[in-house]
Amino acid sequence: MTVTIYDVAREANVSMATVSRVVNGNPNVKPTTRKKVLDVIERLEYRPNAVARGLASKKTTTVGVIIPDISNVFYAELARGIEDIATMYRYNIILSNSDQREEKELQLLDNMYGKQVDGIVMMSDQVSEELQNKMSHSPVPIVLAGTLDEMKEIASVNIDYLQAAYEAVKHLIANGHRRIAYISGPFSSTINKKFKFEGYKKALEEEGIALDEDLVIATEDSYDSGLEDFETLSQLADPPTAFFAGSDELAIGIIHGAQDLGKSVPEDYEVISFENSKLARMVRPQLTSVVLPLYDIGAVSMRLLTKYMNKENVEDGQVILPYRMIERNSTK
Amino acid sequence: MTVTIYDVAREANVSMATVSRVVNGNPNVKPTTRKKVLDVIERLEYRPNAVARGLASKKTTTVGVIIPDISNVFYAELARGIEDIATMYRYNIILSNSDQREEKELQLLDNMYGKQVDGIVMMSDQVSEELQNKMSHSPVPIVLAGTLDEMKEIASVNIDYLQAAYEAVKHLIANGHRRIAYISGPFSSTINKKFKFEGYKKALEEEGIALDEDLVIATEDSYDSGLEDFETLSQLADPPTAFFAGSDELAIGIIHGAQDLGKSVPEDYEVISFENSKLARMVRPQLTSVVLPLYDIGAVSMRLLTKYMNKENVEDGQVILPYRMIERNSTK
DNA sequence: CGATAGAATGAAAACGTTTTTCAAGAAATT
DNA sequence: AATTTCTTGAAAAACGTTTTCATTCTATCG
Repeated sequence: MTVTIYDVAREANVSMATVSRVVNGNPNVKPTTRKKVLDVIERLEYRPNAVARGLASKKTTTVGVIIPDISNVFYAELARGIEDIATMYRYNIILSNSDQREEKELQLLDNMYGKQVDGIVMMSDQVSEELQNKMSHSPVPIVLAGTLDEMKEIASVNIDYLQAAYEAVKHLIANGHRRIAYISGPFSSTINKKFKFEGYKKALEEEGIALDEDLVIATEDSYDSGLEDFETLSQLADPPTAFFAGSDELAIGIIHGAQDLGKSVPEDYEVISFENSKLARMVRPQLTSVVLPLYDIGAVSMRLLTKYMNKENVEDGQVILPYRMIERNSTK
Repeated sequence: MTVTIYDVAREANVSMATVSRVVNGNPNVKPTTRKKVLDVIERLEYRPNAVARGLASKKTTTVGVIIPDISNVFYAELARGIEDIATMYRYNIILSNSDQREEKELQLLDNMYGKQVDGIVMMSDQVSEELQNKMSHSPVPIVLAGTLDEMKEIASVNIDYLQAAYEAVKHLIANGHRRIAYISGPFSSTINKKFKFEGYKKALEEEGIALDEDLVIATEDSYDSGLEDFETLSQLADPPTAFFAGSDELAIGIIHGAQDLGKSVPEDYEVISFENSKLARMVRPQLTSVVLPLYDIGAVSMRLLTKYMNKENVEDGQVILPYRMIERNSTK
């Protein structure tokens, strides 16, 4: 039924070794032989069996991607960056959603090992010790994309979240605000809790503004949370006049929350976001935001992974990409 | 280095046949033996090599997913539905982006065949004859998700787009409109050109409203297109008073286009969308929309595929899912 | 012209399972 | 105690490649 390398060998009057050489671009084949084999391959529509190949060569040209939730734009953008570079280097991707559940992450790693992937790109909010430990003993290279490994044992690609948050808040302060809220995604995420929050605190501190715990809210990373959080904060005796939002959805929620109460942005409140997805331009006012280069983080992670898979020498596994801020109309 | 089935057999004092039976849940194994083997498996951290298994059994428990663009929310939602059901049935997913380029779709199919996937879920705007032909001769089952196969030769999961569009436009007419624009995504998509457009025409016709080509615009499926299209149409001598938008992004573009000109929705213009993504609630006014059950389409497609892969009997490969309309504030 | 270094090719083992077949020992049933 | 039904093992084939090593060509050199 299916045509094998053996069929090709027979038809072309050569050994399977020679067919294998032709298929794999081994230069030690006489041009005339190569052509003869290639012709037969085309005639028979021979397609090498990647599974057999994987067994024999111990390479599957497949990488595993563990992602919290592909239906979340944030991660989908990362995934696209990963996939594009993977394709460029002829790898396929096995994609699995973890929903941030550690137990599932662990299990997915085992599953990927079983499938004999050549490497793994992993995204997660939080790298527990157990996870970190398991990854350290991985049989194949792993790169963390947009995910922090505090021990810095696993290769990873990120931006300087602390500095970016710091700059954003500084911007708000420069615009005259003293009551600045930090509406964050869940603090179970190391990036939110440790890095962005630290940047926020650093900026306040530098200006001699005392941290007011009432102005810091860590919730789900969603539009509705933004809406609610605005409402909560606007009822404070001394409400904030500016918001540093952890994501675009949160920022939009805040803006609509304000608008629903008859207030306007940026006149009554200024808002700055941290993400700059496609959404940032799809609101009125459009969002001023720190731009997180999601696609690039994915792409660079995959590129880094190819280096490890090729056993190339990598000088520094902890890659920090540049970021920038883009000013639109949610700030003055 | 790696522990094989052979190691387990030796340690457990049984034959590899027995280990294989245990691993594959064959019932003909005495409980005590099963336990003994399981213990050794755990102790040795034996993990069956899926590649070897795939070669021997000719099943890889992997399915291919060909998607236009995973970073597009629309498809990401579909993908999530596919993945969830795949996981439920213990399949992994190899995901590849086609960018709607037929040449790439063809090539990806070959690639997936080479990887010996057990089945394929495919999404595309348009199924050309060549593609349709290639799929008909596929060595493994294929299901189209949210994708129309006009020949109805390939299994597929969809909603009744024509009827849904018809209803949406009827709704606008019922609200008193006679000048109703259809702002569509690209007409290269069969669904847009043939189905939604037909539904639009049918509704108009039924009410004796002549089709005005000026009111039909097929552009890119983006926010910016919506913005532009609104501008274009508002400059008409006899501009539309209502819009039937092919997607949420388009609808939001239209609304913002109107608002940027000092008009308001739904007072000056009514808008109805066709998608109901998360975005639909993230605008003011919130979108009235036909709700496309993207996640379900993905999930049902994958479920259908499992049936084909199990060689179960499928009564009808052309599945039509129900849809509904949700009224929010972009219509009165 | 014979020797010799490469280049080109082939033969066979290896990769880690599943699957099959047959035989035989163990356990359960009557 | 006889018979039936379960369990298990041993061995080997199969899956379709890659890879190693040996061998055969071919061309070049002195």
